[in-house]
Amino acid sequence: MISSIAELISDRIGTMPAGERRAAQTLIASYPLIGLKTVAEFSAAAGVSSPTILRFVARLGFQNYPEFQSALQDELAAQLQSPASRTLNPSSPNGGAVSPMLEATLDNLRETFRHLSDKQLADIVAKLADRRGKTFLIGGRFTDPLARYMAAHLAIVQPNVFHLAGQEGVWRDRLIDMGKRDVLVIFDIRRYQDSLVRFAETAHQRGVQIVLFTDQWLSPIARFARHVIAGRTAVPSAWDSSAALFVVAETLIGAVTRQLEADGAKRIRELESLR
Amino acid sequence: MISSIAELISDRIGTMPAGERRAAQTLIASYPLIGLKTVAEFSAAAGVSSPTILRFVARLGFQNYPEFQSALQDELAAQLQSPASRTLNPSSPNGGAVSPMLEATLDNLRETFRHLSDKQLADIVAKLADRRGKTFLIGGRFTDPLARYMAAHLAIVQPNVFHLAGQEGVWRDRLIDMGKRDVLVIFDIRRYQDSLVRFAETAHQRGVQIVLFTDQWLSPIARFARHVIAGRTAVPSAWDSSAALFVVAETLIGAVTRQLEADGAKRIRELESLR
DNA sequence: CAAAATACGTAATATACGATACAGCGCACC
DNA sequence: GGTGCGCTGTATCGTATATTACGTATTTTG
Repeated sequence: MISSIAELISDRIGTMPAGERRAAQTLIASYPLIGLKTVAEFSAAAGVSSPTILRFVARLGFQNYPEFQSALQDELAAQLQSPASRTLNPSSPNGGAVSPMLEATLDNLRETFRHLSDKQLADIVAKLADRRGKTFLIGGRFTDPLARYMAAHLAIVQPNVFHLAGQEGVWRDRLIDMGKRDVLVIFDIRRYQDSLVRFAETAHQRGVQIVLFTDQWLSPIARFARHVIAGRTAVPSAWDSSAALFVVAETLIGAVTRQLEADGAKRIRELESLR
Repeated sequence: MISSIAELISDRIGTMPAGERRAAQTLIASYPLIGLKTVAEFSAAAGVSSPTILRFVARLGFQNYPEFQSALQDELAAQLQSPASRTLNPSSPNGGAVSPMLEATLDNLRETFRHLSDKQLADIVAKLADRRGKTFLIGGRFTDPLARYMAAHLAIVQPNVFHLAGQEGVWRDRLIDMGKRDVLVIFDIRRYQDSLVRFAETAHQRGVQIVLFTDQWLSPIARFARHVIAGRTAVPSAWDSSAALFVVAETLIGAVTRQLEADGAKRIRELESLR
């Protein structure tokens, strides 16, 4: 059963030629607004010609463009009248593989943040935004990208941010640069990596403050960590999910940026002009 | 301060003549839909003539009817893109900086998946799980970690998965290895990177199938992409959020793994024993 | 590798839409 | 009760828009 035009499109998008597929993608991307504009605007946004747009709506089963627009408007009307129905697609074939994964992730996010106090985050933000010390980030086999992601952002709003990558020997040597005023952000979820644990322990002995992103079973590094963020990772998949940790990371990035706004804005402008 | 057109109307409705007032009331009653239809339909619904409608929009300060419609559409766009703003009431439960970010992300996830059909994902999964071709992954300045994350997982369940990193020249040279049976997964959100666009174009010309992860405004690469995943990125932060794309990536990883279960499980066991 | 079929864009055409001029009507004020 | 002003609708015009026909490019198939 196909009720919305969006479903109709995703149902047939596979059978469409390239141009019409681009039209479909453009419409879905900012659904349904572009479809309410004129054919010319729609075609320009999709980067195709007007006739392609018209062939696209014809393929969806509409006699002409106005009829297509009316259908979109009717759909919009129904949505606006009952905002609740917006939240969940009423007649979506959610038996598929999509929904369970999404639902589990949403739950994980809510749970993770429920156990996270504003104060705890504020403390971490204060530490990360403290420009007197350096910030190092490192991750495990699957979480290293999270460390990279966070480093890429933090490095823009403040100096002295370093992502530790490559061979173990390489970043072990960086320990020499770390001291009491520095922060080490570690991502470590199951299965916990010995090399990371050893690294964390040594850093801890040198007085480095450790911020640990881990799962709900807590990496052994928690022992040495000043701050521990425990994210939920369970999803219906062969793999654990790092989404909750990712979102916490983004939240911290945003908060640190706001904290450093005055200086940070200047840095960002400078960097922009360098490009 | 008047922000929405609805406010503007209720502000001036007192000073309007009878006919225009009927127009105003009709519009408010089923806001803003009737305003997106034609002047003729609007006038019929309000029970007045077309010129009255035009005088009505002129009184609101618009130069012409299309301009009025554009304003309505922009307003609608803002609403649809960040449903959070609707929920945003002054007496929010958590006053801290945590909640807005989480709420926005949850909305982004729901919105992103709402525009994703099982079928579309299934197509991508089938392509990624097709062992006859190679899989390349690459990302932009901030999204490269997402490419890494996905590559790290996919590389375990199947051979011939390559993350393209480092200098532009390095991965440009890898184009020589890419052909019709191969898949190129690209992550590209604003601000879109020219180097990536050029790379995608060349790969496309070589017949490589492109799977694009982008934001709702669609990277120019969408032009060359076989499959486009448009994630919502708006959050109350100085940065855009990649969380939605991250979760889609995790979903795909899980699905591909399940698809390759038979072979994949064997590979995973082998790899485990290698450690 | 050749040939046919399909898809796409350019340009011309028809249509429908918004805009405007003008006349009739009602209402208030004198 | 008459006169003037303002509001509204009818009819017409010009224009922007959707539509269609056709030639070219691209892909698919034998």
